[in-house]
Amino acid sequence: MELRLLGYAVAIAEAGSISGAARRLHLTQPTLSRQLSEMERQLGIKLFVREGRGLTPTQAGQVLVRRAATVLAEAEAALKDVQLAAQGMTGRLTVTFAGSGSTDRSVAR
Amino acid sequence: MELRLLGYAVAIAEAGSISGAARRLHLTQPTLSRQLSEMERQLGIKLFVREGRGLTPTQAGQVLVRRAATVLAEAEAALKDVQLAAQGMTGRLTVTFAGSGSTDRSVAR
DNA sequence: GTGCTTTACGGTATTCGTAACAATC
DNA sequence: GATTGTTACGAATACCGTAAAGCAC
Repeated sequence: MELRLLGYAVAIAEAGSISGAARRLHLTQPTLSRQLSEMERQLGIKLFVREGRGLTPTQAGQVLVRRAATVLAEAEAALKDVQLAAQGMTGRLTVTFAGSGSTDRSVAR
Repeated sequence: MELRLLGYAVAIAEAGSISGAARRLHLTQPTLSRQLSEMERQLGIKLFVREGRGLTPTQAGQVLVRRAATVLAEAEAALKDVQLAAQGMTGRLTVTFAGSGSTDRSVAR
């Protein structure tokens, strides 16, 4: 299960329909429909109930959407953190160059 | 950034080498090497320093590995939770059949 | 030489879009 | 009839393995 699919599920739940979510995700309806089917097939679980116009999440779908939102947020935060760490290394290096005379200048770049 | 790539990074860090991680992941060394390069290219950040035999994570790499392990664990737990929710629905139904006559048997699992 | 990494190349699988069909309001 | 969901088909992309070459010990 990849983050991409989790994002799809969250978008569908928030939009209340596949077509609405597809617009938000810049995808086409058939593509998103197929991805959702594939996801349900992988899990062996029905995540949404098709009812007339849109869809509503099943109980399992609700659990997945809630947990998925957390996971996605953490993944995003993690990547941002990594970017900061990478920039932080540069910053530390600059400081080192400007420093006086400390013996150890290694930064483990 | 997909969970698969995060798992690759964690495995490489834990094994201390691409070949070791590849064995654990049931992949070939070239494949894993390429995936790591692709990951570093996507982020625009060097995650591991190649030094002779194996590799060691940079500071940014350490941050990513630590955070990635958390994300992966949560994603796995989330999926397990979804499975439980799906089974729980069935279970709840069974209890309902066997139960006496309470109006609300919901458990919000 | 042994062990590790990288690059190049080809095959397979996945993902996506377009087109056509079915169903609901 | 307009909107939504699904199925079928083809194209583009991504992933993986094998083969070959470059480095470090």
